[in-house]
Amino acid sequence: MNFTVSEENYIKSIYHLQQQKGTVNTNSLAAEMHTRPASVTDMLKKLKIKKLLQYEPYKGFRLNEAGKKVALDVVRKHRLWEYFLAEKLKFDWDKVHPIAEELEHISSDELIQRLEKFLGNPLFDPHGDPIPDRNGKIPVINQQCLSDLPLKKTVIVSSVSKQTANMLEMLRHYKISLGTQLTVQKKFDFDGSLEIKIFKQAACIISEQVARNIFVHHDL
Amino acid sequence: MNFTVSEENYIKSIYHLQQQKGTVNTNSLAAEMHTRPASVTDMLKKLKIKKLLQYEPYKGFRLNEAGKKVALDVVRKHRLWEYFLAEKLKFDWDKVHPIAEELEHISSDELIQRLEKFLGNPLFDPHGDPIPDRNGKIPVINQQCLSDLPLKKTVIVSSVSKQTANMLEMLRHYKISLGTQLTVQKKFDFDGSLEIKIFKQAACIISEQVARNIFVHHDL
DNA sequence: TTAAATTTTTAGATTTGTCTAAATTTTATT
DNA sequence: AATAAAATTTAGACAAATCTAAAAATTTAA
Repeated sequence: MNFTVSEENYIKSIYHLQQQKGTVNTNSLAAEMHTRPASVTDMLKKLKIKKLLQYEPYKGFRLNEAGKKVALDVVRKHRLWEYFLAEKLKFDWDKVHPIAEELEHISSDELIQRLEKFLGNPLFDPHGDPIPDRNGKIPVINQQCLSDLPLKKTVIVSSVSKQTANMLEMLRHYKISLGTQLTVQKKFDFDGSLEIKIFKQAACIISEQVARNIFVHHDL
Repeated sequence: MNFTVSEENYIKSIYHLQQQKGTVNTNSLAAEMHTRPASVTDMLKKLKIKKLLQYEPYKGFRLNEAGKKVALDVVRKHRLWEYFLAEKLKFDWDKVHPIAEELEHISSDELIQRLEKFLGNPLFDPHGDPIPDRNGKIPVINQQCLSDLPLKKTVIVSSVSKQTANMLEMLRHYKISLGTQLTVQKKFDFDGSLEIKIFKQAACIISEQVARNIFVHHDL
């Protein structure tokens, strides 16, 4: 079945809220999408008719399996395009999102398959988020938050959750990017800040707030 | 100024008809766009308000300079994406058009500039059509139709006008593609067919009908 | 030059996605 | 439990893009 750009955007947002918050309600979806609750209600009726979600008036809603499949397909396209923009066209991390928001609605399946192959079948996008495969399967990675990490373990930065321009500026300053190897050397209990040693760089200190948004994994 | 997908499609079609036929009228534009004359009239009013064309009811119409600029920008995007699809993603010539029809409406200017650079600033798309530059300037090439070519001149295939699946199949069979070097060795007056010698291949004969759709240039 | 044919436009309807304002339902509070 | 607050839905409107059917203008041709 085919979906409009608007339908795809609603499905994607419902999916993301469902993942983060567990439940989705009309107001939070309206806020997420910068639209009005009444518009959400209208769209929910359409998506119910298309059998993509469970929805009873006044009772909340949730994507069913068919809806999740559609969402994962859009997420897959979004993240592959982000990878393309960052890796091939050399866009900065924080510039790729709005462009991928448009590209994710291009409909050709063959395009996406060829793009994936051209990019070398990447498993994670430039923000470290996993790219679902053709069947909607999401690669898993043993991630741990940098702020919870025991001392002296060498790890690799795998994703960053708050991707604001400010955060990016900070990371650029510290020369931290995805794939960066580092070790936590000391934790200051006073404010939770960490002394870290980045591979081939001098030791430095980062705040707990920054550390809480950096995720790492252990595998080489 | 920003334009809707529909506006861009109308502008592009008007531009192409204007190039081919000189004048544009409501019925031919409706035919070209697989829509109804009444819909064309409606859109013309909108485009006139946006000052993109001259239009007086019952008097025909024509893009002005602002309209041509918009058209060339869409054409530029279309052809750059076609080049990307063929060169990077290895799509066949005859598959790239419908996908580029969608991609051409992605709005980011920076995307197109980076894409152009990534592709190596190509001047012609996979069909041999010229790619306008950022300012709307179109590269020129001294093209000649293969059917008009004098004997014994070595030339290079630069474009193919009829890009149907059948024509493509034929060209693949003859191993002719853009950039192919060849010489016309003999012309048969009976049916206008040509004996051609393709670089590194045995001589072969092509019909006048095929020859009329192949264009060549002389420069190395 | 008048009638017929063609082209083009208008009038009015439809679909999609959105909105505001009001009504309804659910949840929380006293 | 009654009422206030919050969340959600309905009712009705609007803009964009399209359509059909009918009217109007232009062109062609007898």
